[in-house]
Amino acid sequence: MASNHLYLVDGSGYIFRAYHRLPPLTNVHGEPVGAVYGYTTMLWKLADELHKADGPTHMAVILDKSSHTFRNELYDQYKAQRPPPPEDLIPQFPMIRDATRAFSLPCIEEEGLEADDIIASYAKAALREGWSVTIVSSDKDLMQLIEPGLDLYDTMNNRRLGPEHVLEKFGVMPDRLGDVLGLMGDSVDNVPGVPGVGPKTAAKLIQEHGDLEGVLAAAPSMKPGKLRDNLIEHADNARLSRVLVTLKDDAPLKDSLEELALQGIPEAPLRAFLEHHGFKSLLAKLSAVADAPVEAPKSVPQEEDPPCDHDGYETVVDVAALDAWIAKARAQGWIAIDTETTGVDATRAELVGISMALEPNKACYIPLAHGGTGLFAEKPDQLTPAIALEKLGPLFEDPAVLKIGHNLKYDMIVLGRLGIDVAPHDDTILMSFDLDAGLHGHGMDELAATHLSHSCIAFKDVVGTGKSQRSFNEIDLKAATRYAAEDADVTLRLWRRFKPRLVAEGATRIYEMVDRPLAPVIARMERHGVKVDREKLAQLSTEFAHSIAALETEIHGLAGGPFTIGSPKQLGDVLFERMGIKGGRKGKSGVYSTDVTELERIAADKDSPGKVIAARVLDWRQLSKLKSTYTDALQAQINPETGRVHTSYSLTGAQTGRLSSTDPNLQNIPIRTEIGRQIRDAFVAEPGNVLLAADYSQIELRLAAHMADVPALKEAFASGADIHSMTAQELFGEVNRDTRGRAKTINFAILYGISRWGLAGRLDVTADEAQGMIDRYFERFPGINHYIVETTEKARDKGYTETLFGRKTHFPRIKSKVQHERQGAERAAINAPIQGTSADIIKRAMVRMGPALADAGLPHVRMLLQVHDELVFELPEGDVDAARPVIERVMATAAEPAITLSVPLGIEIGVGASWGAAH
DNA sequence: GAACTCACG
DNA sequence: GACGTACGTGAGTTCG
Repeated sequence: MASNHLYLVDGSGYIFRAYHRLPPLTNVHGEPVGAVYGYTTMLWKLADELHKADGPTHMAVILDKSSHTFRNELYDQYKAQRPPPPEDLIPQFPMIRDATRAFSLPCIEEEGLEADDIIASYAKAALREGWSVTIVSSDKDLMQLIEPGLDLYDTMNNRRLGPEHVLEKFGVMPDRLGDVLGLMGDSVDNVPGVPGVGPKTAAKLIQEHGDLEGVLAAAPSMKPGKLRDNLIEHADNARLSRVLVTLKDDAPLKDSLEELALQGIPEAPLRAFLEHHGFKSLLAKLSAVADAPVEAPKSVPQEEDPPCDHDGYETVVDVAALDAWIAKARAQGWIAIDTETTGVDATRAELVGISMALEPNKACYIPLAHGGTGLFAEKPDQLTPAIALEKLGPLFEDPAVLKIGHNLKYDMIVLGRLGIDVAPHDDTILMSFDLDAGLHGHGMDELAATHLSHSCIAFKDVVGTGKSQRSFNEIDLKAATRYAAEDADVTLRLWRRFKPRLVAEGATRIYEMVDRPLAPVIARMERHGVKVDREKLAQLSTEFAHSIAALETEIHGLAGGPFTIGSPKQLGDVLFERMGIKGGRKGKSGVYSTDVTELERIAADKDSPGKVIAARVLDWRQLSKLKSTYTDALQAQINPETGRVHTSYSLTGAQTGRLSSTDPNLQNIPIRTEIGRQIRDAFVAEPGNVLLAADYSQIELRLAAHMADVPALKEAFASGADIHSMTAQELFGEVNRDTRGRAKTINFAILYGISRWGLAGRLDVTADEAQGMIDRYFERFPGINHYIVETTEKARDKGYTETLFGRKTHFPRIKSKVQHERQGAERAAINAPIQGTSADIIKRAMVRMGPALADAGLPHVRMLLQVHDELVFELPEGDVDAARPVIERVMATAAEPAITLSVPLGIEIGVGASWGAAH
């Protein structure tokens, strides 16, 4: 067997060259990818080398990790003049790592070392073993390493660089190149050298005098002039430069040489990466070679992190320590953060401290407001919020430092209230959701247990429970540090696991283009809140209370005695035992069902003795529900500081990708009944403003028509026909109130995964009749049945379904041996791509809405609420005419350009002084 | 804390 | 052969 051949790729050097040589390309998501594309084609070229006789047997990509290295210790001006990378290159750095992983290549980067030093160390080690080495670079510093058995490969010009190239360009052999470079200096790296000495002079001097020391020693005897003076005056600079350009070739190797062995390039991650960026020419090439046998994927040994060392975390209480952490974060380029506060409501909680983590077990806690709240309460030594935030604010807003959090939306709100705009960011809760929705929850404790085999310190164990529960600011600094720093540490560890998985598993698009950018948008909405008219709610409460009391008296009279109407058990006993109404038992607990369908059945039965009481109980139920859940609870939710209600949206609560809303839930405010609708009138605009409600009309049916490819449905939507009437015509041959209603029920049943029994129950027909309608539906709308079969099969085969934008929802229960579990999973799987795609579309609209309104000169239009297919805005009355078309356009085109729908997305917009009036 | 009920899309 | 029936949520009440 031929000897080993190690290829070392100078990734960092390549990125800058590619950036400057290639046009500013963007991918289908609008992300700048010029350098990424160049880099990817370079790796592709290298992959071709694999098959050559003297091709690589081992390969690694080397990247610069930090800007601060040992050279800065020698010379503080080293690389100091270097401008920051261009704006549109910064986001490409993480993508370069993604590209490297897509090729299943090891990626090496180390703190305190430049890529060149790592390359030199690996090169020397390999040469000592008798291997051949090729460095993929055209960097002049690396040319110093050229010797027998080692060459450089410049992929851009497709040429090999050997000693003759160095001789031609610098006039010396590679072993003297360092002396030449030392004399020349390097303005890009701010290496001083000797003024007036360029490549020609340097080469001549070294040729004449052997090496740098020879030149400097000979300087006094040179002919008088500028060159002689400069050599004498800047001799020390020349010596320093000689050291700076010398590569460190004895650094310890992070991975052994053997670990760099090439084991084939699995196709799946590479395809996912190319598809994400839409690199079509490379995809075509991939397909051409895909038929060739591919070696088994390399089994990468899972990197084991050390266990959490709670006592090793640092408590930061002075400026010097804080500065040190901030400097390290800047040098590294990313940091995990977490805020500790006095409560769970981000729009009210006060900041208590901040934790940060740089690497596993390298974490700290910065207490800011610990100590009792009383006047004489003792406070531990700690930084004041003002001083700490003056330092941390610029870090959290530094575009060159990635802030990593778990549910960072919370921290964004807390810090946003303090005037800090956290950016850029990564969020591990969203990463987990986009990778594993449906498999498990995404809370940090659960993820730590699942992915890190680590059980986090329970918050309850720190603050206690019940009456003895304390606020986090009352926790002593030692315990607080153990808990808080662990959170940042765990977040960082999770991030290191999830980040590579995003590309490998095809979740990058949904994460980068939808969920990640949505977090700050939602944070702003939650901070804005919505104005609620307390008087109006109080007035409704009173009205409802009177009606409830009257109904209660009447119901007790009808029942022949008092009982608790709100108790389903007591109500069931009264109706079905005491009053002898016929009905069936339900549920394992043996109580009679008294839900709305049961009560309506009784109320509609002319001959039932319970006809009246059932109707009264229904009224009582409706009013009690409205009063307790809405008019009473909502008043209590008004924030006294802002006078508005601030809901909290969960981005990870609903398996399909929808948002959910809590504390309070503003996604289930009544609208279906006239009496409930009054509650919407209590949601109002500030004086001089109005509310604008914009909703997608029939979006899920439209998406079903597109995704299942149903010609009749698509035509109906294109022509603006009433879809339920059209369905009624197709199924029943005539359109009237009854057939349209039935058609509407069937249309929805389709979206939910139909069963004949379910439909029979809804339409009050036999299962056979229901089956007949379903058969006719499938016949009239070919495509629907195909969609259902395809979707459930995919869910069974792959374990998940996908939306048009690639969002996955997992259905582990689809393989359950328990029939109803399995069938339930099948129905959910049928629905998830449709509901999820709808969620993706409105989320994309939300992400684009802010910039679109700003571009239109409408900075005062604020997005307040999202209710699955509806967005609610508050805006100055005078902005309505200008805002309406912008909002309409952003929503209607939200799927583009990633997806071109075959149905139009209809938008309905209403404006009014209240939410009720805007409908 | 589970069960039941019901508000929304 | 019986069972229990639509998808996705959150919140208030009762009761063991």
